[in-house]
Amino acid sequence: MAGALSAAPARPAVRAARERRVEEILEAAREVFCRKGYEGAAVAEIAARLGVVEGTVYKYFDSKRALLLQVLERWYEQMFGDYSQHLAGVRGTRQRLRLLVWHHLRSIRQAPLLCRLMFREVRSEPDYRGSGLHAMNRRHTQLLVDVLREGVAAGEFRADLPLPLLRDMIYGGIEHHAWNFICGRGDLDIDAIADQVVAVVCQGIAARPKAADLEAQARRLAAIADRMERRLTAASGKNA
Amino acid sequence: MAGALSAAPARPAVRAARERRVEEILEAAREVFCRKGYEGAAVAEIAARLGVVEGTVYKYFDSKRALLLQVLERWYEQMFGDYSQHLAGVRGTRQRLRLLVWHHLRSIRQAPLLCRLMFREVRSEPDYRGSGLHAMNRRHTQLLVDVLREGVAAGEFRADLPLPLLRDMIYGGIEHHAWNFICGRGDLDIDAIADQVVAVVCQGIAARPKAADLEAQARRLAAIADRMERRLTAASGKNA
Amino acid sequence: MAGALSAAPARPAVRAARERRVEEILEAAREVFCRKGYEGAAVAEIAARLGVVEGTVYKYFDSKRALLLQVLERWYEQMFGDYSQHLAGVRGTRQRLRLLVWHHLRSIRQAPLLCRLMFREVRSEPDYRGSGLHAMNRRHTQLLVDVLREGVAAGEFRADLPLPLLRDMIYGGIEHHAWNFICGRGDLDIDAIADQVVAVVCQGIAARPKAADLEAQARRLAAIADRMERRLTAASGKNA
Amino acid sequence: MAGALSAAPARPAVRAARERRVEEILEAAREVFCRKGYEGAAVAEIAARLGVVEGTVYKYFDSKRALLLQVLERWYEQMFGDYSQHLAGVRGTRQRLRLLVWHHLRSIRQAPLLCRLMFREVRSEPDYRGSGLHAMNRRHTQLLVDVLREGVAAGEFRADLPLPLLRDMIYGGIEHHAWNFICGRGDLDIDAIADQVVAVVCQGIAARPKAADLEAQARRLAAIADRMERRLTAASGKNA
DNA sequence: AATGAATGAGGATTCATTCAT
DNA sequence: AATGAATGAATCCTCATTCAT
Repeated sequence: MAGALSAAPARPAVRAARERRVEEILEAAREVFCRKGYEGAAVAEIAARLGVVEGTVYKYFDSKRALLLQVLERWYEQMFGDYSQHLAGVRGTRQRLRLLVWHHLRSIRQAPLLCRLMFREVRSEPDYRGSGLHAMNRRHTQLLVDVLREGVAAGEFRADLPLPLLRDMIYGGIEHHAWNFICGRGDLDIDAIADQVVAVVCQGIAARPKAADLEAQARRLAAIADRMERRLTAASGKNA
Repeated sequence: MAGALSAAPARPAVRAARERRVEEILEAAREVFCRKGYEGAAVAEIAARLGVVEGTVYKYFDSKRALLLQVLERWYEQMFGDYSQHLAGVRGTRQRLRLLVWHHLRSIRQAPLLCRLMFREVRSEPDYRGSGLHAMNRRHTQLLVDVLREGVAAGEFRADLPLPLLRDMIYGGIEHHAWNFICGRGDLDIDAIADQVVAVVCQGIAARPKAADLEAQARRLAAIADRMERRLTAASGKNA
Repeated sequence: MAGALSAAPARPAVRAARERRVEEILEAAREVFCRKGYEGAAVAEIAARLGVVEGTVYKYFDSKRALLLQVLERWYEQMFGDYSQHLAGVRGTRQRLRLLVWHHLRSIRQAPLLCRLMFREVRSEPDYRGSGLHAMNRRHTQLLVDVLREGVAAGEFRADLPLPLLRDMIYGGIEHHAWNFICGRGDLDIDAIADQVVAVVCQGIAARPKAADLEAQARRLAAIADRMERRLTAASGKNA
Repeated sequence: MAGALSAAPARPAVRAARERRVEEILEAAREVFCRKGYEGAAVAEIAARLGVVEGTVYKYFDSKRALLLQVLERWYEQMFGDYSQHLAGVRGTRQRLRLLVWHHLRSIRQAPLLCRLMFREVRSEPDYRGSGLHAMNRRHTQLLVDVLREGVAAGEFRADLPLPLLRDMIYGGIEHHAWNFICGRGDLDIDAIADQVVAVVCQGIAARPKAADLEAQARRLAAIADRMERRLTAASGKNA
């Protein structure tokens, strides 16, 4: 596995100590990477934050880049656990859709700097393709595609939807919309945005009578027809 | 303004020569930045491409970063001219919307590496906010917002649209969707994608009777009512 | 003696285990040093080859350099045993000379990388002088000097030979000649080279009548003289 | 050409200054490399010796290794000039042979540390093969082979000599013999060694009547024959 | 207008070695 | 007997930038 160096500690105490160190380093790396970006971060600074020397960091991680990828993988793993748990408990396609959108927004609000790292330093690099991070990302975004497919199967969504494009419009739209927040400006009202995203996606933007309106109108017409019919019947009765 | 150094050459010939040099440098910088990214590019390499020394580049540009921003501004200016021309000649809100989407896709297809520079190296840096590039970007994305507003004003779109979110879903969705292409993998069918984006945006994804169907139904009801009315009138006439 | 750390284990089983470990380490070190050179080899890599940690290696050897010297001493010891055995069974100065030359060539063919280590990393360092390795090397090269001296004593070689120079021309010549092979290129025909070396050394390069020719010529002259003498005697007899 | 970075200075003054700098760096590098060896030398130390920073060295040389190779090439070039000049003025194969041997010894005596560098750091590395240094070395050693061939052509040397082996025995023998001196111990009597080398090579080591002795012997026999002949003739005259 | 020399700071990575457990 | 964590020093190379000519 790319990332942490292999270790086969015999005793559990040793293993635990090692894992604790790994955590400490990842924690320090996360902070420094978030604050300075990948290029701007110095391994020495990460090490200094733990009170160790650079060499120590390299005992646990192959390279600075491996460290970055591990930091992001940890984060992704946590997010991912959350997602699956919550999603299982929600019924209704639209509600499930909203949950995914809301969760994504919450991830961004919780760790905007990690998002920035992900977008800037990782996703556009050639080594991203094929990395564990990429696999996790695909599993993650696939959840949305699955929910959309459920909606199609249930007859709630049109059958001819371009699912990958929809996925990209939702996640890409969220990221674009959150960009200022990610870059440290402003706030992020994740509930409102989640509602808006779902509304735009589900209803589109065309101004047309809503189904409810049309039904009301239809009911009115039917009532008129009824009245007419009754009048007609009454008239026929007089004649007879 | 950040960018080219101020110069007030006495003779116009001198001025022309200077501008030619600026163009040459920008051209070389564009190539090197695209190939290596910002951090990976060396000013020396850009200079060498012209057969000049590093110092010469600094006679025309304040810094490496200013050079990058200028490169992207040039590119944006060209794109922008195109946009305005084309947009003026298209009628119909939906057609205008599609034109903007299509143009954005075409920009990406024409210069994916510049797009990558823009996303990676510029948009997430603090100095982007407030730069000329940012202003141009806002003018550019504002076109889409304007078209959407026109649609609202014309009654074609709902009045309660969250316009900034829509803008982000469209541009963010396009970028997400084109990311593989931007990173050098695969192809980009800009016509098909433009159609799909516009369709998703305008109609949403909910499976429901289309407005046309509902209107046809309403017309049928009206016809029934007509017939009844006529029968009623006829019956009244007999009675009289 | 530089090299293995002193240890006085109480029980012989412990001692045996320790010696086994020492052998394992030397074996691993030999491989890594040969493949990477001294500077290029990492103690960690040597340790990893045994599945132990770096610290363990330092339990058995003072330093990386001591390890190198020990590796080469082991190799030398093996070679040396061979030499003495074979040499004892060969008669004739020239044959004994050829044996030493051939043996040296065979050592090179068997372990070119160890030779390279010896030449590159050890022989030119100040700590070589006075090391056990140096002593062994001197004993080894002394064999050749001894054989030459035997030849002188037996009247087969000239008495005024510069023995140390001859020794260096033979060993140095062999090493030079084998250098490409030592560096991994080509092959080494040790029988042919041994023949040529001995021939050059024994006969020199001057084109001159060989001793055999000269003796034949002398015999011819003597025969003539004989015949003349007989004729002279016969003539004298007649006169008497 | 590997080594010094390309430069196309317009003005000769600039060119001269650059070349002076190159010389200074090569000079400093030579000293440090000789004193510390290649691995032991730090580029920073070389730079400090000139009062410049490391970066400056890298403006003139691609890498530390390129610097080493250049140092040795300069040295080789100087030696090479000497060789050709001197050799042209010497007649007689044996004298020419001795000149080459003597020159090689003198090179070693003049710059033993550079020799050590050459042997230790360069000749055994894979990048030596095919380098300019290698080409120069081959031209150099070829001179010896040429002289030997001349001797063969003139009938002074045997026709069946293994020339490459001879070359290696001479140069390799010299190096071996000079090794202590190269490593800083003892002195080097280049005249005596040159004589001995040439003597060993030309005459070999076998104890046999020298050609002169044999000729003297032959002359004695001839004299005896003469006397006999005369006595024979006198006797014949008496008889008549 | 261009040169080209020089700077100076930085930064990732490697490794022999030590020591407490 | 072995571990494994930690050290700390060292080093090559890069580069944006400046400035005198």
